[in-house]
Amino acid sequence: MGAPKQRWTPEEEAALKAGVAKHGPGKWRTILRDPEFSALLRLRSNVDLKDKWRNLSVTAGGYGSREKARMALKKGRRVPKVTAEPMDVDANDMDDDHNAIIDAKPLAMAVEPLQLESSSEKSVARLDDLILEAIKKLKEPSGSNKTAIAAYIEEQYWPPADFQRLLSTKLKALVSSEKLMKVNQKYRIAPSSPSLGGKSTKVYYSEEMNGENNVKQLTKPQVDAELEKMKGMTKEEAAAFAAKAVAEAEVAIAEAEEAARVAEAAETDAEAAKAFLETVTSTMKNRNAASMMLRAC
DNA sequence: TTAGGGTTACAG
DNA sequence: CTGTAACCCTAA
Repeated sequence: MGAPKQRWTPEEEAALKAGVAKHGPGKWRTILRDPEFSALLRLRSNVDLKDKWRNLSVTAGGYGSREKARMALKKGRRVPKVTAEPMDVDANDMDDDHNAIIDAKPLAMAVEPLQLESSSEKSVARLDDLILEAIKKLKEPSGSNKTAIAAYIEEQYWPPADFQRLLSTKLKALVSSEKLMKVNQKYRIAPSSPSLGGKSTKVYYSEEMNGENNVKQLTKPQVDAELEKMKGMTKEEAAAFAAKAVAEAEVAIAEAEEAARVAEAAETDAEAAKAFLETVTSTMKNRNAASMMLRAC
């Protein structure tokens, strides 16, 4: 009587999706614990998250043989409580290229109707991470030069107009802040950088009990920025988010494999490393869904 | 705390 | 009347 039904809003759905993409399936409590996520999901319980995720999975993951397209339809919203929903679902977005769903596993996340707003905004904020990840991914012993870094990022991700300028600026800034060290036209990760320190695998595996996710190592409160995007997604923001997510996942897997190999050789914490690898792989699977958002750019 | 099964409410 | 989505309860 008091609470007829509390339908999920697109915002909540997006938050849930982002939470799963970050922490992985399960971990509902962890997702809910996240300060920024709880902002959108504070009215939901962990069980609600679980149920919603299940519904989503069934709705879009149940098909495979027979086509049962039924989602993406919005009926009259009659949310009795809060959940004021000013903006409705419009099909006037750029759904022009709806890619085929990548995998058949219970993921079920269609591209949310992105807000069509004025473009040309702050599309660069997390370039730092892209650079770091590019260098790490390239794995060049003596470091990578600007050309290689630019080639990697441009090939893998988005191509902004003045990307070259931005990259130069960013590289300079990173060197100044001692995050990178420049040696003969080449850039390397600074020694004090928390990347593959070659330490024990415990460092990586600490995410089991700890809610903090160490899959990625953000240098600034960029986590906040990511959440910001979820509230008002722009094309650039969404693309950047997707690109970053994929990059993080790839790097994370590389690191996990390396860590597992090291642990294997040392016969120490091998199981922990494997568990971590499994976790990262699982996360990656979830994140590959974000890659299709790249097409929307 | 989470996964799963079952129940209730609403829309077509 | 049937299907779907949120809700609820319980075991692990």
